[in-house]
Amino acid sequence: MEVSAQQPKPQFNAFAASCPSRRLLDTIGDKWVSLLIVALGLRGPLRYSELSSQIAGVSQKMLTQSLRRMERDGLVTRTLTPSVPVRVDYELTSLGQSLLAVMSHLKEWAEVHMPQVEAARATYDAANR
Amino acid sequence: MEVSAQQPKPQFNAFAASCPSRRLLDTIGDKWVSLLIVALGLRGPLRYSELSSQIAGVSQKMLTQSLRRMERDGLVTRTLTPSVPVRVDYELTSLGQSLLAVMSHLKEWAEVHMPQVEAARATYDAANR
DNA sequence: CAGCATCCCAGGCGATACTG
DNA sequence: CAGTATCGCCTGGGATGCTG
Repeated sequence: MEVSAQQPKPQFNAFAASCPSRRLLDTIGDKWVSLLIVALGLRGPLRYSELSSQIAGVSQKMLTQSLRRMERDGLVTRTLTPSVPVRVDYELTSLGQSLLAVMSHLKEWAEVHMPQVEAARATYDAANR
Repeated sequence: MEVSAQQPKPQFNAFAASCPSRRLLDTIGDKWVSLLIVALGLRGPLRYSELSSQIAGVSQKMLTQSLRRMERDGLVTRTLTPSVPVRVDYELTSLGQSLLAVMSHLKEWAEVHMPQVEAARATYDAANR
């Protein structure tokens, strides 16, 4: 944690560190976490191996780490089936689903406004060449 | 960029890398960017030095870098007043304000549901000690 | 199959010093 | 005042190898 005890300039930092929205961003700002929420939201419960193959590019370290974090935060459930080869399924909790709903709004905003952002970038880059 | 040209497993990665919502998360997932949006949203146009003092803990490197990024993305305008000591004001564009609106929903969700998340964490930590 | 442990490197970020 | 430039640390995260 960067803010330990008595912060020197507490004006906005106090707000930042303790603010729920800040902590939420810590969660969904994570690349894999947000992808996992979407994946699990779209396709229901998924096995570890399914997640691994569907979310291309994720290392198993990050996959496990992200899933643990989400489990800890109550966003997913982890169901272990002790069959011959072990089977583990991950599923969004209702809390996770409500978060998915919020993220859909993000997605919506993005789809509507990202073209403007892209345009702004092009303009900016053209000017500063 | 992690995905350069031909990705090996394009299933979800293609979606991820090119998806507008993914790119939006790249933006608002940034700690300082999100803080800056909120700060500028709450308190109107702010000078560089005001931002620097109000958002405690930010280095001027990150402050400048974040502001540049936001300017490039069309989220803020940068107004230079060539007075004796230079004066620079940053202000949310309408695009930036619409993003602020979306982030308010995040904030709302967070305020409502973060207690559940905290509770889940406590339970999880208690179980795995 | 579903992980955990270890090693290791790139680059993100803070600290510091300098400029128009 | 509002930055840019440089350096160096430190950690996030990929790669690899091992286990129940």
